[in-house]
Amino acid sequence: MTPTDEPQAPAPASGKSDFIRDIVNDHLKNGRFDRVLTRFPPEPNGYLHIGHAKSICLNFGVARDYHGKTNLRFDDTNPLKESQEYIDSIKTDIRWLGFDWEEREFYASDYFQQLYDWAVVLIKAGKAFVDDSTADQIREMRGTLTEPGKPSPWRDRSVEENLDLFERMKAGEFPDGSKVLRAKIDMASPNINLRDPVMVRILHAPHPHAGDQWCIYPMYDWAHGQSDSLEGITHSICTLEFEDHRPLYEWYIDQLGIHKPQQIEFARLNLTYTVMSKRRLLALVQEKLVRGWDDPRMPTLSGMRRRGYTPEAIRAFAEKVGVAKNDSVVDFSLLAFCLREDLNKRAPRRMAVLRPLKVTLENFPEGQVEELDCQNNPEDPSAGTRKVPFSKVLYIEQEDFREDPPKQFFRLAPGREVRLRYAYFVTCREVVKNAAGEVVELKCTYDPATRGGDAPDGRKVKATLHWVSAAHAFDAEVRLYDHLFTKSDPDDAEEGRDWRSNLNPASLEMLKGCKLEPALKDLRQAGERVQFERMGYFVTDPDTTPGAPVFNRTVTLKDTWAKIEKKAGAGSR
RNA sequence: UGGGGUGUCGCCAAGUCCGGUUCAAGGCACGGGCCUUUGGAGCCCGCAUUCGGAGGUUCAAAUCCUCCCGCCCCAGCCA
Repeated sequence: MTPTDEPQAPAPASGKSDFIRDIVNDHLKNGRFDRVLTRFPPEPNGYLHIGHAKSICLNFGVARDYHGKTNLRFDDTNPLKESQEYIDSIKTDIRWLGFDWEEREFYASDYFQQLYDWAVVLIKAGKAFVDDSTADQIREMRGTLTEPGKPSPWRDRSVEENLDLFERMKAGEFPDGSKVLRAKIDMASPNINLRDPVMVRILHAPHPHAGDQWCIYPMYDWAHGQSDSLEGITHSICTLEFEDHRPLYEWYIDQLGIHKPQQIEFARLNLTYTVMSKRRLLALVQEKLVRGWDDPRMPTLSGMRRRGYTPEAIRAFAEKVGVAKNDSVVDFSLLAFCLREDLNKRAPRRMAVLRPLKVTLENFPEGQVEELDCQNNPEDPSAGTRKVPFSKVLYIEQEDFREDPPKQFFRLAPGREVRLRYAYFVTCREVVKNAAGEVVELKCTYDPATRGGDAPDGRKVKATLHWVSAAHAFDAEVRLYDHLFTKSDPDDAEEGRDWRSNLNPASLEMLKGCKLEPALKDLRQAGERVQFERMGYFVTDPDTTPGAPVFNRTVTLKDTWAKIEKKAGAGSR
């Protein structure tokens, strides 16, 4: 090709740029590859979490940018830890996130025969051998980080013997752990992965996808690269800890002389106030520290879905986080921002009083009901309006009243006038308390001239409260969530204690008897997301039954008042 | 005291390969203001004389060289 024919480095369709896309650009420009095929290779040994979402967005995103495709491949090489439940959940989660692998659903276990045949090729080439050593012996002979290893006494078996033994391993003649197939590379390599790595081990265990077909299973390194190669993957994107494995990944492929993808490593996602390792997520579930993989406090995609997170918000988050090789911990507030940004534009507004405080309008006619027009979404006029009933007895939020209001508290207080959203100005005339001295009711008056919320005399009010008509509201359970951990770094525990000691006892608060406006009835089962005005974004929980609606708070609204209050509290202490 | 990575604002992150009008982007957070029938949303302003540190090369360095320091990963028949 002449210089003038040289293809332009195809800029990513998205216009995005990061070190991975830079590499892809180079490959396309220098001819190493003429297309892009990536893959997302989960091991079905747990549920997907937000960290996987970053990888999914990256793999599918890069492919999409270059008009390529992405395969879904289950890296199912360890039947002891894997299950169909996980396979199913992973597929559900990827689809929910908004990505489509079309017909390209693969399983490393479908390549086991090919892997077996290739192992035979390596044995014949004198590059692999059957080792009778125990796991302990292999570990001892591997050496340490600073000392080289020693060759196994079985390293120089004849090709014939290796072939025979390997075949019998496959045939099930030997018990678990009695033999392994190892690559013959270099016991003195400074890269421990190259010290005659185990390729295949004996595991008499049924496999969720392959069934009872096999009793020998390939190790990650022996399976992954070859699987990539078989599928014609061009860019095999993985996390940083596999950087040391790249030489081995390439060694196997070079020995076999097959298609060689480019492995590229990036830094995995970490988020403040949560844990992300599968081991810990499993522990949370198994030790019943949460209610399951889909507990709304979990960073799993199923948990976030139940919590009301949107795929759009998660994808936006993945994009804003970026891709690089620095170990990093992303601030949870960025995720919250992405959620609010998305939900603000599309969530219809409704009124719901979570902790009700009774308000009686003394001068409002007994038995009268007014239907007031309320906007469904101030951000989106096309969302229209709805009628909300208003009457003599109402509920407002307990926290919207203070008998002795601090300076910056603008809400209701004795003698103070505020606006009830879309309704009237009301003034607090009398505070009713119970025997315990708790405020149980407010006697107020309303100004009939302020219907809709505007005072004809131009009178201003400093606060607008949400409310609900007592006679028309219906009850619901509302679940409020906070971070699962009290520390931004759950590992920051006291001496002798682990991350579990940082679990947040207040991460779940269940409120019963919350009062919701009638229009919310339509959303009881729909799973639709709404904003309860001033309280946050909510979604119905699957625990909802026809007679007992349950809502989850997805995320709060930005709360300037809470910030002021917190600052004042901190200052006075 | 082996090998592989990585250090740019509180948190992410461009820029580093090809040193100089992109040369310290952008986002989150934070602070201030405007506006507001959600203390929501929106809008405006502010927020790194400095790029882990020290030397050096150069007319010019976050970008090149040297040395030093920190952090992460690797000694599973896990992935």
